[in-house]
Amino acid sequence: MTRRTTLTEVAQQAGVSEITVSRVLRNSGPIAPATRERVMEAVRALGYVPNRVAGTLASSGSNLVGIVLPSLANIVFPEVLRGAAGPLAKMGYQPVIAVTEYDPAREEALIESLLAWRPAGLMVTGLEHTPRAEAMLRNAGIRVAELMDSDGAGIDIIVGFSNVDAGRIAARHLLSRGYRRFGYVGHGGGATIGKDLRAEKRWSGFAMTLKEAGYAVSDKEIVDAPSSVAAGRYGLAELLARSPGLDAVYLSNDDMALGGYFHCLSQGISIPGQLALFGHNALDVGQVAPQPLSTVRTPRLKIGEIGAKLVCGDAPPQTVDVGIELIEGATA
Amino acid sequence: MTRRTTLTEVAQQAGVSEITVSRVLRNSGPIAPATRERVMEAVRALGYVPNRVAGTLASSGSNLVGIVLPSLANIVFPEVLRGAAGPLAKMGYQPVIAVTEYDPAREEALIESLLAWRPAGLMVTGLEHTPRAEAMLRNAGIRVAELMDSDGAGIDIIVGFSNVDAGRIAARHLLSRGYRRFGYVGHGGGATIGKDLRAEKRWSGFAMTLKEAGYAVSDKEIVDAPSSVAAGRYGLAELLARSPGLDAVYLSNDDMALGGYFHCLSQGISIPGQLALFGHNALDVGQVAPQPLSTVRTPRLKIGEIGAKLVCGDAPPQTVDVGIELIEGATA
DNA sequence: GTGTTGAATGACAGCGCTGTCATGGCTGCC
DNA sequence: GGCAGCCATGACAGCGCTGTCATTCAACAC
Repeated sequence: MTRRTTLTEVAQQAGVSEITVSRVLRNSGPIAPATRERVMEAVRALGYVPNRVAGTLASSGSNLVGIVLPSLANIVFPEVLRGAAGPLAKMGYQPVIAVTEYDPAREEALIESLLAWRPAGLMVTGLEHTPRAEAMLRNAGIRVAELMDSDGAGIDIIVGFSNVDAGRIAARHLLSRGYRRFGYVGHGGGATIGKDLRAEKRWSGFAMTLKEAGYAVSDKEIVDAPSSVAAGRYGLAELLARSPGLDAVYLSNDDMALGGYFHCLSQGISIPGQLALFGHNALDVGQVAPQPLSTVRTPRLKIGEIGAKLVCGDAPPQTVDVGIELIEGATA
Repeated sequence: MTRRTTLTEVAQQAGVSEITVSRVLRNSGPIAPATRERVMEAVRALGYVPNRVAGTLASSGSNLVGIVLPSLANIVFPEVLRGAAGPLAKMGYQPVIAVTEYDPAREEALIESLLAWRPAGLMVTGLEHTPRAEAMLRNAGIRVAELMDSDGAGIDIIVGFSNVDAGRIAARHLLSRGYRRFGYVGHGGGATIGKDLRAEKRWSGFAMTLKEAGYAVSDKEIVDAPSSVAAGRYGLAELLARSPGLDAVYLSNDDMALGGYFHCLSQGISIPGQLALFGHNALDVGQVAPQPLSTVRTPRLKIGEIGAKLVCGDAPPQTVDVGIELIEGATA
């Protein structure tokens, strides 16, 4: 790395002390307009870019916010990130991101290396962490937000919704529409990817609600791959090949459900007459389809947004349930 | 921020000097096994997490890599990010991300604040930057990769493909299939979002190729919103309402094209008999649709991957054209 | 004229780590 | 036995900035 210009050089160029330059750049303390102008000119002339590494070390406070996401393979977590990016930028924070691929061990390692940067706050996904990860989060002395799930206890700030309820809503909707022979298509992780615990919570809410009503899932296909439209299409095809009598299928999310919908379109299976499909998330793409997917809307942008604001603020620890909403759609 | 344990405390606990602890933690220099064990025990006992801010300042070299993306609203850039995340993690680097919303001024500001963290490298999107942004990138003394576009000159490393060619390929395909009455549906930015220069390059390649063949685009609809499935659906509807005689429509990307496809499905417009649709990117979702979209495949994961590797390596400045591929699909 | 204020600036130490050079002890070899 | 050569460890300075306290000086009151 070539030597970059430092505060000292700017100070010399402007004929003032370093601390004065520092104050000008941070708008802190009283500065004579003439001095400010002279300093800014030197900054411009030298193309000076402040070194926040040094600044952070000196002031023990960075503008970094760590964001730990399980995956970037579908649009869900990028949307959370997008929700957070706005407020963070507005408040002068910089997101540092880490992707776990749903692997708790990787999450632990990533949390540690994020913490090494002494971030101002950390946003993580979900409530389940390894004991050491949780200990690190508790002892970090910074705000921590856990996103996307409110089914459980948290560390500091929780911003999410109940995945169990999402499954329940799906089940109740399908029951109320008169469907009785239920299937489920879920996603596994493939070889290198861990379990999607929130999808499992939805599944359990779904199964539980059916059971309470005296019904059950007749058949279940778990595609051994990360969630995707292709996986959903394949999974539904498999499921129907095995169990042609089903009249309603719950899929682990809208990617999967859209895949299932595509399968039905291709095969001439009439939706929802012959088969009902229900997803999760209310992704835009599913709502613009010829028949909007029946699903549950999750406010992902809002989760990122609120999470970011709380993590950078000084509100007390709290759980924000952003709520979810049944989207009746046209596929169930 | 609560006081966190420091190297010094670990050193005291282990009965060695700070530098020894430092060496153990970084596996640098010779360390007696017994000493190493004693140090690691102290680290564990105190829950010590190294402070990379201090480390970076002392050694003038961070493990941060800045990534500047125009948008997170569709899956394209998250895929680039995902492509980069793997190699970066493997090589021990941490991505810091910034989102410009296609605004060059915002890009300039974001590059500056990324540079303030003295990253090891920077990955930006596209070849067009403000003069000051470009100057900062050139003077930063770090590796810079410009991604997603190879139509122009770059600063250091370029990893991308020709968007002009993508437009040309689309035009040639439609021409070769015998279509003659062409339309275009593009996306603008909406109120707060800048121009998508790469989409404009595709458009220009498309229009140019038609012209060379003696044809032209009869009608054009630019939706004043960021690219999305909904925008594509709306845009195609508008275009067809105005110009019902078109027989082939090029859309600015696959999101838009999928929206158009959904519109046709809803309206009973037969594809590609009555109307041909051509997109860009070969998104998974479009390839799993009942009729796979006719489009051009862009290797987005690969771009992120190669960009990350080059930025963190010491290869000479170079342009890597990852190439694109016509996907004939079934919609044109 | 003296003292009081407040605005504007500076001197200095230190944030937590690592690079550099120095040191002590041990092995091996003629 | 003496010395080269290596292993293991340490002392010290300094990375580039900011917090704290001190200083200067003009304006103003009495």
